[in-house]
Amino acid sequence: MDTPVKNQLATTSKFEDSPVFNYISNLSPIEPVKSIPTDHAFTSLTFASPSSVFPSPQIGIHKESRFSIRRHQFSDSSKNESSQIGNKNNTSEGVSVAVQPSDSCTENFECCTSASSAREITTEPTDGPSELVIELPNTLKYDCGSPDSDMVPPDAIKTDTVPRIAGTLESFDEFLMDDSKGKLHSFESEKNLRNICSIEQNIEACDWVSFVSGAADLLNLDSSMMEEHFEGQNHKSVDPGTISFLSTVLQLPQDNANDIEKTEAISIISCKQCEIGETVTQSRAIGNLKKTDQTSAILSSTLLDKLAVSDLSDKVDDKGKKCMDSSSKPGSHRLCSIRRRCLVFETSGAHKNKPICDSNSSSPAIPSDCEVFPNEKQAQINTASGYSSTMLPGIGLHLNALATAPTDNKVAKLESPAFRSKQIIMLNSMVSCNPLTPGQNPLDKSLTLKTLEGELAPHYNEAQVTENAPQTSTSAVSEEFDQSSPRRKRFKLEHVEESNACKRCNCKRSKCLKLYCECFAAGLYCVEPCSCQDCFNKPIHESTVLETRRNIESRNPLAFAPKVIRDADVVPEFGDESNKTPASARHKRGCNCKKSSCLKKYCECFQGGVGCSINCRCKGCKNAFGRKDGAEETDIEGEELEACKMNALDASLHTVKEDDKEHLEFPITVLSENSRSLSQELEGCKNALEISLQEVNESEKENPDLSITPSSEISRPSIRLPFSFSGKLPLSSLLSVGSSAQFCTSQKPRTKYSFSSRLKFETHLQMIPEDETPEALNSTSDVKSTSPNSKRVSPPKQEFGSTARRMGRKLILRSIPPFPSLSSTGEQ
DNA sequence: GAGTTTGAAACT
DNA sequence: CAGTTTCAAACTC
Repeated sequence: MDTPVKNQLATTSKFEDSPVFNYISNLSPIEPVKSIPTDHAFTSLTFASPSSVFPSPQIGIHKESRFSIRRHQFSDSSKNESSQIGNKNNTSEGVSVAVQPSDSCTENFECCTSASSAREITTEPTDGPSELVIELPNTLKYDCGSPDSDMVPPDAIKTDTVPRIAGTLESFDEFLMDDSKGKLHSFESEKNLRNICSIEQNIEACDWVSFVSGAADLLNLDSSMMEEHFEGQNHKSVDPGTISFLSTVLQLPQDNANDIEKTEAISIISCKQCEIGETVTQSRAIGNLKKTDQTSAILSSTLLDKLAVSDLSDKVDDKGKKCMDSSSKPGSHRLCSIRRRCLVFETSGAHKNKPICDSNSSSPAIPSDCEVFPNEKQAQINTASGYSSTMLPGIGLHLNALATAPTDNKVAKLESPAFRSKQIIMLNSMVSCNPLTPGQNPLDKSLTLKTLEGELAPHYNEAQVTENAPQTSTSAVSEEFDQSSPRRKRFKLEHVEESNACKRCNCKRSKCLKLYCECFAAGLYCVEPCSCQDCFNKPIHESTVLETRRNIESRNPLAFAPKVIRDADVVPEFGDESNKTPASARHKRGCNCKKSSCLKKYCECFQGGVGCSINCRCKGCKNAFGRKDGAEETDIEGEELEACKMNALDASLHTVKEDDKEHLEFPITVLSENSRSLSQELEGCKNALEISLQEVNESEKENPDLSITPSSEISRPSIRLPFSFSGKLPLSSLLSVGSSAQFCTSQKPRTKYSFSSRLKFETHLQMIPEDETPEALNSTSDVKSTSPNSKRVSPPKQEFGSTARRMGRKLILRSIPPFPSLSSTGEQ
């Protein structure tokens, strides 16, 4: 990490001191502008840096520093270009344009890609696109500076970028549509989901969703521009190298997610090559020879830059507009570009109050079920877990996807003041919720997708129900989606529970500014569902929050770190011995239980779904996830746990509460009353399930160690049926099945939450076609009965992140073995 | 929903 | 670092 920066600094310094540089500077009538924005940038970054407040400050600093340095680089380059302009008239079209007053968008795109692109920025109504477009001009300037540069028109980039993104989004839409109507294509849906997830997961350090978002918006917004541009440009030849590069860049997150840093470093070097090539030699040969590589490198650098920073607000554009408007002096245009870039970076650290959706950075370590402390979004990238950008990329994708859904009123309110709260709530259910789950696995994106599915489910479901209305006896179905029906209420309630299962505090005296407050401890702002009093943990009191956070961290730097540490973030596989390994996942600090025997959620270890470790000072530890002394459950305890499981099963099968009956009966009603279409859907589900079960059996034969735990078994129908029955079942149930672990880890099915979850799972099973049900149930029963202990079940409040991970893993391992594992992609 | 229990966080 | 107090979640009734 440091090497490129140092090299860069050294190179820049050397470069500035070079005789050529001085010569060019003397020739240039334009004042060097580098220092102003650069210094400003550094200052701004220094001030804006959230590092001191948030858990992973170094990373944030580092990233921003790197960017600032890179901007510095750009400034240099710009200055050099300006100098070149003064000296040579034929060097750069872009510079010529830069000297022109540029107020309107009607200027010829041929004049300069940078100018045109910059103008695009000013005309872009949304943030996302400009995010991408901004970079392109900066990138292309370099080519502008090269004589004979057959510049890569931004359209070329767009045309290359957009289809890819569009494909992704199409896949996503396909997935959603499949989910809502298809069911027969569950595998395809999963495949699409996997594609999307794999893309998302591999974003890691760069904010891919920002890119996706931007590109997606480009697709919508720039079509006219593209036409115009192409008309004007006569289809200027597109540099194949650039396209190839763009492909590389776009594939980079997928293929070389872990090499982003390396790539960036290479890009930096390449940038320096570019600068030197342009400034020192002014050689066309070099320009021609290296053009592609340089462009690629710069694009790589720039795009990755921006992808990583990926924080563009309206303010930026506004300022950029002002800058553009006021840029009537020669070179000011260029300067504006530089300043815009500066502002982008400044904003990245400065717009703290920006709603989450505006920022595409992520908080992998801190599940942002509520509103994540803004700065953390940057600061927490690349946390100790090594993950980055797991949450909000997904969110960004969701929001983008939602934005494309005109029926989604949430999106319609995107800019409304009320949207913020809505957004928070939406995010609550969109992102993983477990504050105790550190190093949020990238697989959470699959969860995110699933949760989005849940979010969208009502809409899709409603639509679907409407469609199916003539065919089916919709009494039950309609009731499900009747806003006033109990089921609907329950669905809402569960959604609320789901979203608030994340964090919802009830603080009274701490003002939600102490670690007592779970929201605060999780790095989240309190939101509407919180019942706290005198809450200061709100964006309004951001300064207070940050100050308090700072104070707490000064006392304990790890105060806001994840409490549960999972080695390599690997969730113990079904049947493996991970839980016997004390290091697999342990509470950071350990518990201190005395009376709860680490068998209740008082115990943070238990709550986090991990076993106690030597760090714990608990007494009489009976943690079902693993005892402090490493001893496994005795046979008696195992029997108890087994009895617990059986009781839970019995209870779930026979003791049906009233409101749970609805869930239990509803699918059956659907099953019995549904018409041909649903039967077909069921058939498709059945086929998928058959395949899945066959694969399970095969894989079990091949690898008997992969015993199936209840949770994992649950996850299969859960993961599959949602695709098939999302229109009929509350998806929340799918995400809550993980809580079924509680049956086994406590003496009885204690909570309604877990109880209903189990019921819902059973409900799912009952929805399986008759000839499949025995197998599925047997499989489940076998699993339950053969599971020696309950440790491997989903932790009770492991919540959805882990559950989703397991689901995802399960889905991959069991259902579609041929496809690469989501988890393996993200965790490797 | 009120009251109790519990253990983490905060304080001394 | 240990002991005590405060606090809010978990739990019980």
